Amino acid sequence: MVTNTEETPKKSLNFIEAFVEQDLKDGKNGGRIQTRFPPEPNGYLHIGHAKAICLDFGIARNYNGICNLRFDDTNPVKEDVEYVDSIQEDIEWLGYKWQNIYYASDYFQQLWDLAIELIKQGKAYIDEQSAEDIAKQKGSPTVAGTESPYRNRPTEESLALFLKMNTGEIAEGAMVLRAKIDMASPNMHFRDPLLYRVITSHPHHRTGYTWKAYPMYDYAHGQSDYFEGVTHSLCTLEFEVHRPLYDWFIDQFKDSDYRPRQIEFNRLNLTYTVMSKRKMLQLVQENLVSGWDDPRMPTICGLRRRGYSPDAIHNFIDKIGYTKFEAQNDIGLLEHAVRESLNKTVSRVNAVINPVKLIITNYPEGKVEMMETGNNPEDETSGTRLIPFSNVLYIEREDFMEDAPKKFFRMTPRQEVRLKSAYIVKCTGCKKDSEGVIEEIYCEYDALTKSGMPESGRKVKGTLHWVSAQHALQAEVRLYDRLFSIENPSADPRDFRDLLNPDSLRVLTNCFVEPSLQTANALDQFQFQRLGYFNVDPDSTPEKLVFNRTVSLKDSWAKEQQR
RNA sequence: UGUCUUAUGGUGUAAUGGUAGCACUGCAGUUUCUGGAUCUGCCUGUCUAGGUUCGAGUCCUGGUAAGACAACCA
Repeated sequence: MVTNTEETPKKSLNFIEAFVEQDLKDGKNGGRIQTRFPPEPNGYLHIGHAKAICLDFGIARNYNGICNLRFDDTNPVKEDVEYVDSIQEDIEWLGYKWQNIYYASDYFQQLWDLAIELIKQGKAYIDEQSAEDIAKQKGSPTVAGTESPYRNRPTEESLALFLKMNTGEIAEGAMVLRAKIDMASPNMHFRDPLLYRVITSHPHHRTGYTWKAYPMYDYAHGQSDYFEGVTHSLCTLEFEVHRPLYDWFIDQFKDSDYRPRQIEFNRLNLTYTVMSKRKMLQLVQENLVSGWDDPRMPTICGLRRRGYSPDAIHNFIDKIGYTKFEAQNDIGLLEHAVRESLNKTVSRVNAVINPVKLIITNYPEGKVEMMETGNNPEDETSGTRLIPFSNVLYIEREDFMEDAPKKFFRMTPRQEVRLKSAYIVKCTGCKKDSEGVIEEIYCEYDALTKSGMPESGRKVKGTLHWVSAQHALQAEVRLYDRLFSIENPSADPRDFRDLLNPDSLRVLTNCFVEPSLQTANALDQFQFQRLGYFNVDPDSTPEKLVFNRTVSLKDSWAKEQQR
């Protein structure tokens, strides 16, 4: 018997999976695994959320547990159904399905009842000071806070006022409910944290004006986890200091062996990108991008519109891992992941985005041949299609040089090149206008070198893509580059809006694509041969085709030129 | 003069006291009807000083550096 341990090495666990397995081994929570993805519906999801989603849903999937979607909707001032809808759409697009969908607002009554319990136990009180005074009394990380003059008011008084906080009798900002813990705690979060505040100015997107007193995050989030039976509450590193308070609340209310466990991991930082919802909102509101789904945005909907596949995003997140180290992830790795994903799955087509005419002087005018070409060399099952060939073609301007260096393998006088899936041609010259701009390029074809014929096996250094001028469709192509010109815009002291890459979008309107693209649908993905991966923008119509460049192909010639 | 946390090639991530490995990037080559893809090789690393141990990236102590925490945000 041969062991197969060498063939299937055990995949190493990340530290969270290791905790989960240990908890399972220890028999905690009856062997149950339950996670949740808890977005606040105040913005669109971005790739950083995707990292959290993959973890929350992935842990549940791998350990036979469940993952729920819960909207942490405790602040009506910022939240909206628009976001509730987009969040669900994005999670599903990523390929996940929640077991249940919950809202923190579902628990407003339970949270309220528990808060009353806390007041009755003398562990919470109503404070009538201004926000400024309360902030002042908090002290600082190195200086202990001071106690509120309302801290020791009678329980009955707090109880009565708390009820009033929810009737509309109390003005916004006039009173808050605070836990009575320790104003001198070295952990700032223990200095009598706020539990409830009054909001009457905005309706809640689900409960309208029913509630006037709304619970704060630390209280609502942890208790929501508890109500739902969450076993592993996974969140990002900045909540580490909140964990003792999370545990404190659980300790106040828990009535069995069950307890949720908060574990923090590093958030996703991408080079040349900002990942803050606030900054993204600003980009959108100030029209610095076209919207949340602008293909330059790191939002899920932006990536989708850009042509990223869910598969690419999963691969990327798989590669970066989960640790407690505050990492800067190279956006090049994301680009690698999408190339790797699309290379295997996407059809190759011909498109010329910076066209110049190529005239084959010895090819009969008016003759049209249909050339057979493979759809995807990486996928044997992808089949072939026919593309029209004639005596006038478009090729890329960059593929011709009148005076070419030795390493230039493309169109240049007296040099043979292959026109992909067609013939080998030899350049004979070109015509220039008075400014010296090349208007037409001339070549002669060798009829014996048609693709598939024996002579076509001749060695030529370069292969060019092309479209037939009379058959090609005109199209708009949008070329995207990194949104920011600085590697780490968040660490730069300058305003992030001054750090935008002025060339992050280039729109080319005079592009030509092969006729088969006439019937392409929005979001369909392609490889434009030798150029990169592109998809059909939702703006595209049969009359006016619009394509987005997802990512360019690796270009070793461009690199060579930079030397 | 606080609490919590982190430190492995350029970047990210493994090694769970026992040969520092993988991916991306970069470089060189192979191959190719995409200067793509493929395949091969190479470069580059345990923050620091002590300690425990037969043996330390891993455990302990001190230092250094970095991050989070003082919203009626989540």
